[in-house]
Amino acid sequence: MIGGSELERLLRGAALRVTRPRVAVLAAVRDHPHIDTESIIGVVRERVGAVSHQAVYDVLRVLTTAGLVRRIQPAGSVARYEARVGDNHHHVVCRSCGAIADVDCAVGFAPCLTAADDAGYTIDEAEVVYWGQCTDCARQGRTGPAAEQRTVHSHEQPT
Amino acid sequence: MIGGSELERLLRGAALRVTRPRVAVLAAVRDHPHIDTESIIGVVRERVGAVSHQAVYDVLRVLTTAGLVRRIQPAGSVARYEARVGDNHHHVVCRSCGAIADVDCAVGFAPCLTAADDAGYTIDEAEVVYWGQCTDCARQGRTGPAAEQRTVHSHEQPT
DNA sequence: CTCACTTTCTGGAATGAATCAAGACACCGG
DNA sequence: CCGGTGTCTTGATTCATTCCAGAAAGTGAG
Repeated sequence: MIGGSELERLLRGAALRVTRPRVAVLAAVRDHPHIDTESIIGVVRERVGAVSHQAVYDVLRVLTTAGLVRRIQPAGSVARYEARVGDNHHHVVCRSCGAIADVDCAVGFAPCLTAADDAGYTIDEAEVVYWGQCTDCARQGRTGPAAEQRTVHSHEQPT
Repeated sequence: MIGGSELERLLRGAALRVTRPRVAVLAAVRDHPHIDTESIIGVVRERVGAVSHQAVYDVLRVLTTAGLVRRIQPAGSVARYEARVGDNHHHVVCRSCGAIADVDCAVGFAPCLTAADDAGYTIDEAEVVYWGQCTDCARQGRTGPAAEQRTVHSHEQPT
């Protein structure tokens, strides 16, 4: 394995072995913000051919642990992954279709960690999820619960 | 079914039939803030005797839909339920043991719904989860991932 | 009180997201 | 090239939640 792409450098930089499934998973997550596990599996298989779902789960776990990928799981939803890491951003989730979009932090890192009353806990992260309805569902008059779409929607890339 | 307890009045007020499983579930959730489904099942069975787990799930769904109970599901956790509804409070979750505590909203209802950039979404709720470590785990030097304790902890009632 | 309608619960089954585990295979440093 | 060790394959399993047909219970009207 000589030289290599940016993704390979990212993996090596995180002291991870460079494998085809890993490169493919990382690429899939970078290309599709907030993508769910099953979709990743689909995209990876298109790129690399047969890859077991267990391998994908393992890769995602490793990438998440290494900080190359972030895992989010809004209530009632399967796990989703994004490549935007290391900044203090939040998410807005559509109650109807499950679409997710990034939202920048409004108050800044330090204030964000200051709860009115932290109950004695040592807080290290404030996760904010804004729940509402996306423009597509609003336009189509959808009021049902999240359909948990597993296809990649174009409106998941507004940021 | 004559007269009745406060719980019965609550149920009737929500146009729900009063059944023993429902009363028991509602009591369990009120007595144990942030209790998970399996624990509810255990508590209900102690109170009423054999109750199917399907019944408990159905009751929780009905109570949640009626607004008598609130369902929360921090990332990586099973569903938890609480009786504190109708106010704008948030939660702090312990990464080590999974304990959850209430945290009052620091900014007020309206500001809370104002995202820096809402990506065109119509926002109706801002869910804030503060992640950190509780005093018990900090004292015991625990750093492992949430053990997802299913027993009822006394330190889940600081508020 | 009785009865009938409708809802709720029982008991069995199913789903799907994620994980476990043994062993074959691939990566990569010496 | 080789060997050590991590990673992926393949088969299996777990578990939280939901589906479903029918029996049982709640309750309002007469």
